[in-house]
Amino acid sequence: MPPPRKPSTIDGDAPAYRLERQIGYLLRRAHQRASAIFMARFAGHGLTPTQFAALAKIGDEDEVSQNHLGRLTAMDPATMKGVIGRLHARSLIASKPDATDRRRTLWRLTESGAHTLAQALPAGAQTTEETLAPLDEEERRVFLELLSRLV
Amino acid sequence: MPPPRKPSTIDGDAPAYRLERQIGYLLRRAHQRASAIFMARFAGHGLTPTQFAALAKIGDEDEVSQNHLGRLTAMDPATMKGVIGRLHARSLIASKPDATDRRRTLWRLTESGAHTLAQALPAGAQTTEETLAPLDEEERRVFLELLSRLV
DNA sequence: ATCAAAACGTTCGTACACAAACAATAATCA
DNA sequence: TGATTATTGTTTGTGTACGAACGTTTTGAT
Repeated sequence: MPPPRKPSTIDGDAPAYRLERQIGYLLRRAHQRASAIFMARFAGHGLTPTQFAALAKIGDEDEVSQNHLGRLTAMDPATMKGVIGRLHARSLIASKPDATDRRRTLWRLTESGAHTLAQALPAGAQTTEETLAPLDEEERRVFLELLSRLV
Repeated sequence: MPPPRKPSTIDGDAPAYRLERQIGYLLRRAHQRASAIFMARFAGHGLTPTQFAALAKIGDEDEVSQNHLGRLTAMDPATMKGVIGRLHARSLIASKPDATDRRRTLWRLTESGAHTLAQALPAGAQTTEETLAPLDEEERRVFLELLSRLV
């Protein structure tokens, strides 16, 4: 006959809620690790992951409004404001008013910003490589495919 | 003969750095989505993902020091301090000094905290289900296995 | 027994992340 | 056209996340 159980446990000791099996928790930890690897690789460039994402997208778009850039890089307007402000304070980007929409501010790379982006780009590939190091080629492909469907 | 290329592009238009293919970016977005689902499911409980993680681990451990709890839930001491402070302010947890180590503070659930945790537990499973909804059974298994190796 | 190293918890500063509320401007549609 | 609705960008407040520096206490090595 089995021993009596505490209501909060499945068997004698194991907790009913296993934190280390929840995707939310695993995603938080994986993101923490990826960010740490990024920051180490980009230490010399002084760019955070979001700053680099914003810089790269502005480079792609040539000119882009603040909110639109936020949608392209998955940042809400309040977050975007801060990121833009820090890039602007370092003169990596410059703004001008949109000629046809007085609500908008258009942002583009400065010379310095384009140079910084070009210098930093190789570190992006290295970051991906190091982050995925625990997986082999086939596993990486599968993981990226599945992860893409969860965003 | 191919046309001249801008140094920042592989072909005519495609940028060299594709943000939406970087694991760091995808992990950030997946984590954002998982957090949003969590917050919606736990709205009635008033718990954030990290607060819930801390509460669940304290429940498992009965009594745990602040830094040790941080290691169990992947939060550094400074972050843990804030999370503990907010749970304590709501009287979900209580502290007492460690009898054998005067540096340590031991934390445990209060009656109210144990009740809140028990009430919230079902939402945890729902959060996992909804977050993984885009994947079928086999894909979920594979994804969790690979994600576990990236933390 | 002593001294150095490690661990505990705290504080400060910076950087995402997002809800909520807001004014200004633009788009839509009755 | 004129009123409603939506979008853009801003501000405030709360909550992670973490580096760096700090004082206290414990541990480890000599």
